[in-house]
This record gives sequence, structure tokens and C-alpha cells, in this order.
Amino acid sequence: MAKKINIQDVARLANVSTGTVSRVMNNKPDVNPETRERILRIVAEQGYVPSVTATGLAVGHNHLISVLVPALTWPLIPEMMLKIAEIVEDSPYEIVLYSISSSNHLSDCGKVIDRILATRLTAGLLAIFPGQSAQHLTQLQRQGFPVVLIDDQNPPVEGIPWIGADNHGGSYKATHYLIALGHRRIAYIQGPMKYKVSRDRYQGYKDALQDAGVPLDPALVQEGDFMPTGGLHCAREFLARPKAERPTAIFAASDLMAYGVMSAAEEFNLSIPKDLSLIGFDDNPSSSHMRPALTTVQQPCTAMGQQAIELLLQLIKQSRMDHHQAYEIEKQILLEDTPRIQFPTSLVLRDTCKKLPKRVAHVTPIIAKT
Amino acid sequence: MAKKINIQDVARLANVSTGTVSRVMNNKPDVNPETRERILRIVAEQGYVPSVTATGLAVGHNHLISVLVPALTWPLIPEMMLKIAEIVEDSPYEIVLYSISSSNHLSDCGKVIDRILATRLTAGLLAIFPGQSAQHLTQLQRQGFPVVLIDDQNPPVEGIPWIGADNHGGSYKATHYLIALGHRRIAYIQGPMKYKVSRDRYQGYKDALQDAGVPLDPALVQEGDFMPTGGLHCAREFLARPKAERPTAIFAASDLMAYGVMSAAEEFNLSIPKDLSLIGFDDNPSSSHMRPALTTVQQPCTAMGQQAIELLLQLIKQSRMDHHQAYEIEKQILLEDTPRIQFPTSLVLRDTCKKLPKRVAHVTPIIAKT
DNA sequence: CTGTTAGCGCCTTCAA
DNA sequence: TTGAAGGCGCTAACAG
Repeated sequence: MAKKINIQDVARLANVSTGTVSRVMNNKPDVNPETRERILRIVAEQGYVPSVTATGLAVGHNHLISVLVPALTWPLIPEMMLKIAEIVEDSPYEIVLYSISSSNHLSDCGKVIDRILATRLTAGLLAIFPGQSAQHLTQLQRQGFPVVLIDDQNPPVEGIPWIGADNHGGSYKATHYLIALGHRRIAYIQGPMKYKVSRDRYQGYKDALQDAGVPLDPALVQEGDFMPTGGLHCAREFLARPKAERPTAIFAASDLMAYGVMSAAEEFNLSIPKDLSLIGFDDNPSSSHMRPALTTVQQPCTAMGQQAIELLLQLIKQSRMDHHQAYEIEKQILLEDTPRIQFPTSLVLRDTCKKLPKRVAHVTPIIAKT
Repeated sequence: MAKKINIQDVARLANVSTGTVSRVMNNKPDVNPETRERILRIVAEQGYVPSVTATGLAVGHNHLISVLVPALTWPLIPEMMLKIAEIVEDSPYEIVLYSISSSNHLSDCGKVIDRILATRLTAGLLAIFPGQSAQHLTQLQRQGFPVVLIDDQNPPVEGIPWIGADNHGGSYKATHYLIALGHRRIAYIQGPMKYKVSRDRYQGYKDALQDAGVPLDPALVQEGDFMPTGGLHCAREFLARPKAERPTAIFAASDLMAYGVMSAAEEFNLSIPKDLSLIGFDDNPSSSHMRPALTTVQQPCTAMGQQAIELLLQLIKQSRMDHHQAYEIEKQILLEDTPRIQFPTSLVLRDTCKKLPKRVAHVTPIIAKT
């Protein structure tokens, strides 16, 4: 390991004290311009960069942010992280990545969070879809550790700034669209009911049905696993029914499950959208490339990521100020009313839905009435 | 900020010196078992975790690893990162994520690398597809900073451990397969030629053609951008040709471009694989869900990520030992012969390729001969 | 405006 | 087996 230039070396070379060098490095105003320039030159020449570790120790915190993410292979996560990384890059902070592999999602997530706090490595935490472990966040929050939560569940904990998407609304819109197209037998493939997000989406489906006066047929609801295989299995159930009872449209609570539906349709020799309409949820990047391109519900994940990280950066800045000048009440305000931002979801229309011909539309009500 | 328990608190509570606590925390052997247990109990009770920052300062390095990745939305990157994160999680290290957004890929990447080194925050660097900036890595390497490179280019720099995939071979296999199926007019959509990976894949295509005695038709080669739109445009060119000159198969240098080909085929009312065979490259997760499922070349990205991070962890361990006991020559060996591991690629057969009927197979040679 | 100095929390000799 | 003390590199408070 070659020798590392440190502040003392710079001070010696510049014929000043380390204090002065430090002041220059931190843009303090009270330094002789001439001296400052000389120091800056030497810094540049020697390629001196303050040790993050030592600075951290000295000031009590690092310019590091913990980002807790679920498996990076989940849909939308990469998009979100891309935006987050981009913004962090333009700040003096770095990202410390904690990825929760699905295997230990429930068990170890709490431990990870504990470590994040205990270790005091980072100055704040952005938790993305932490699932059950969201509970652990209260602990952090209470200790004055800035935390922002991006979640698809409702705010599970008091006082934690929360960014989410309108799952219910997205589901409602999708279902409503199908109804407007003349569909009445609209099957629904939901995600695992243990997730709040699944329940929200299901509720949106039910509400849209109810508002349109379409009775809910329990036989047309199956629980999947958000994965293509789950979608495939559920769709098979639906499509194996006698033609008169077979759904004319399927709404899947995730794009991946919708992919499964596409496979199933093929197995049954059903053409989408001619014989079967289909809507997904998430708008995975690949969904626009499916043949036919998948109509789906879009979450503004980039915007969500941006909002979340900017909020966290701000909270961190505040918590710094609070230390030094607790009287700056003006700033406190933001901390007091916990931000809870729900982003709207939108239906993106592509090629998997078709207006039902009159003929069928006439038949349907009759069946529904019996 | 609530009070943070530190080593002195623990020492006081246990009635020992901080030195002893430190010894216990680091599993030094020479501690009275009884004392050790008492300390451990208090540590557990108080939830004491040593400050990473302070430890880092004291021992001269942190348990942090820099991982430099291109946009996380690139194909295969999430899979790779998932594996890497999983392995790092089982080690005492954490990941510091440096994501190079495409906007500043060329310009700032060098700067980022400089910072990684200068800041001395992390103990090593795993650089994934750094592109041009790979040059900067030499500098790190030379200073004894452990670096491992996952790249799709050939080893661009001396002495840097390198993990890559056999792009040429994958391309060769795909082309060969098409030829074996009876295709002769095989179009190729390549990636930007500024990337070595594009040139390797192109070479594989050319070699396969040559080995089979199929003349290369320059009109059947177009340069895309690895993106769907690029694939679409190139495919249009091909498909707009008179039927006798139109390719019977297209090999795209990326799955995303293959998606574009699928769109183009649809525009021209050509059915895949009936009228046109298609092969991609990368095996994106979504490719198996395309209709028809895309035949493509697979890179073992999970294995590559695993190999790379394990190698890095090992190099770091070595560089530590070198500090303390430079005489341990046995270990040096690994450092001396720079590891260069090329993973094989494999053709995964799905539904976008079709054996050409004899009729066409007969016609083709005639055209080729003229 | 600038030098001096006391820590930040931990690890690691050096003594005992 | 343990305590004491120096120092990692930097910042901030205090003198000058």
C-alpha cells in the first residue's frame, strides 16, 4: 500500500497548521485567500482527499446513507435505485447497500436494521419495501435517526415519513376500464394476501365491480404469488371452466403473473385480446415488449425514489442542525408533520384489452341475473 | 440522538478496562473465560456494537467494499448484484454502491474511481462493466488496493483480476445453430462497435459463417444500440428487402434488440418462427416470457458475480496479511498469477427458431453461388 | 486570520 | 490475564 497523503503532510508542505488546512477543506470563510489558494494547489498536486473515516469519527457521523432494498431482481427496484443513486451521486453522500435476499427476508431483516443503527456507520436510512420489518424502524426513528420508508403497505408505524403508491386506485381504474369495455366476467389473480399491497389491490377490484353493479364471483378470484408460475396456474383454473362461465378478461395483480396468463391462454388456444382481455400491474420495463404489449397499471417508481431520497437528505440535514442549533424552529416544522406521500398510479393502455362485441355484452347480464 | 453505548460504557459496567473489552470483541484468546462471559453478557444486554468508523480509523481500513456498477436497469446487473449482496451479507463487509448513470459514464467514472481510492473508505473494489474507465483501475491496483473486474471486454489492463464471459463462443454457437437448422441468409444486428463485447460477438458470428462455408453478406449486418428501438430499426431494413433477399433468420446481439425485431416482424406480418427465426443474447429474465419464448445466449451472471466477489474478498484478506506478515509467501502465489476467468456462455433453446423446410434449403445454395 | 490542542471510539503495544 | 496509554486522521473550540 503506497503512502497515503494526510492532512499533516499537506500542512507541512504548505507551511501552515492542520487547522488551517481543515478550514480550507471545509470552505470556512475565515482564511487568507492567498493561503487558501496555496493550500488548494498543494491539495490538488498531492491528490489529497480527507479520510472519510477520520472525518466521520471527528464530527460524529459519516456521509453515508443506508439503503435497504429487497432483492434487486424485483420489478421496479432497479428503476428506483437508479434514480436514487443518481441523486446521491450529486450529493456528498455515498450509498451503503443492504439487500435483503428473500431467504432471510423475515428473519434477518430486523437484525440488519439493528446493525444499521448500532454500527452508526450511516447518517440515515431509506427502507424500500421492508415488509414486516418495518416495525423495527420505529426504534431508529425514536432515537433521532432519520428514516424514510418506501412501502406498498399503509404507514405501519407512527412518525415515519412514508412514500407509497395508490394501489387501490390503480386496481380500481383497471377494473373499471374492463367494465367500460363491456366485460362482466372479470377474473382477478391476486398477490399473497399476507401483503397489504395485495389486499389494497383486491379492494380496488372489488370496489370497481361494486360501483358498476357487477356482482363479485368468488370463483373468479384466485390467489397467486406475484410470479409467472402463479399466474399460469390461476389462469388455467379460470380457462378450464365451461365457456359460458369462463372469464372474458383477467386482471392480474402483477405483470409477472400476467405473463403467466399469457402462457395459459396459449395453452388453451385463446388469443389475447381477441378471446381474452388482460391487464397487469407494475409496468415492468419488459411489458411494453410483450406481444401483444401488456396493458397495465403503472407506478411512478422513479418519482417515488427521487422523492424519498430527497426527503431523507433533507431530514438528515435537519437532524444535523438540531444538534447545533436546536432553536431553529423554522426548520423543525417539517419534522413535525410526518410526510406521507402517496403517488397516483395510472393505467397504461396497450394491446391486451378489447371491447367486447355487443353480442356477448347482451348475454352477460342474463347470466349475471340468474 | 439518544446516547450511544460505547466501549467505555461497557468497560465500566463490566468493571474491566476497555482493552479487555476490545480483546473480547475481537475474539482474542487471552482473556479469562469468566470475564469474557460477563463482558459478552453486558454487550448483549446493552446491544453494544463497535463503531465501524472508529474501528476503521484505528486499524486503518473499514469493512466496506466498493461496488461500481453501470445503470442497475441494465440486463443481468440485478441478478449479478443479488448474488454479490448475498455473499457480502454473509461476510463482515458491507457494500458501498457507486452507480454510474449513463449520462456521466465516460466523464465521471474516472473521478469516481479516484475518489474510491483517495477517500480510503473501502477495502477493495469490484468494478462491473466499467467501460473505458477500466484504465483507471491500474492506478488502484498498483497502490496495492485490491480490485476485481467483471467485464465484457478483454482484459484491458495488466495485473487486474478479471472475470468475463465467452461472448465470441456464444455468438458462434447461436450462428452455428441457425446454420444447422438450414438457414443461410442469417442477418446480424450488432451492438455499438465501440464496445469490445460487440466486436467479439460479431467475430463469433463471422467465424461460424465462415466455418460453415456461408459467405458473409454485408447487407445482412446492421449496427444497433443494444436497445429495442435499435433492433426495430435494423430489422425493418432487413425485412423490407425483396423476399428472395430477405433473411430467414436474425441474430441480435442483445435480447432487447431481439424484442425490437419481434415488433418489426409484426409490422411486416411475419410470424416468428414460421417466417423468421430469431436469436437474442443475454437471456434477460423476461425473455422466457415473450411469446414466442426467445431463444438466446445465456451468460452465467450469477456465477460470475459470485466468483468475482469471492475473489475480491480473498484478495482483501491477503492484502491484510501482507501487511502484518509479508513472509507468508504461500499466500502470495495467488496474487502473482492474476486470475483471468472466462465463463462459458450457452445457447438456451426456446421457441423462436425453426428448421428451414428443404425447399428453401435447396434454393439458398443456388443464390449463394450466384 | 491562524496555531494549538483536546477529543471522536477503538485497537494495540507495553508493562504489570 | 489485565490495565494504561498512545495514536489512527480529522475537526472544532479556544487562544492568540
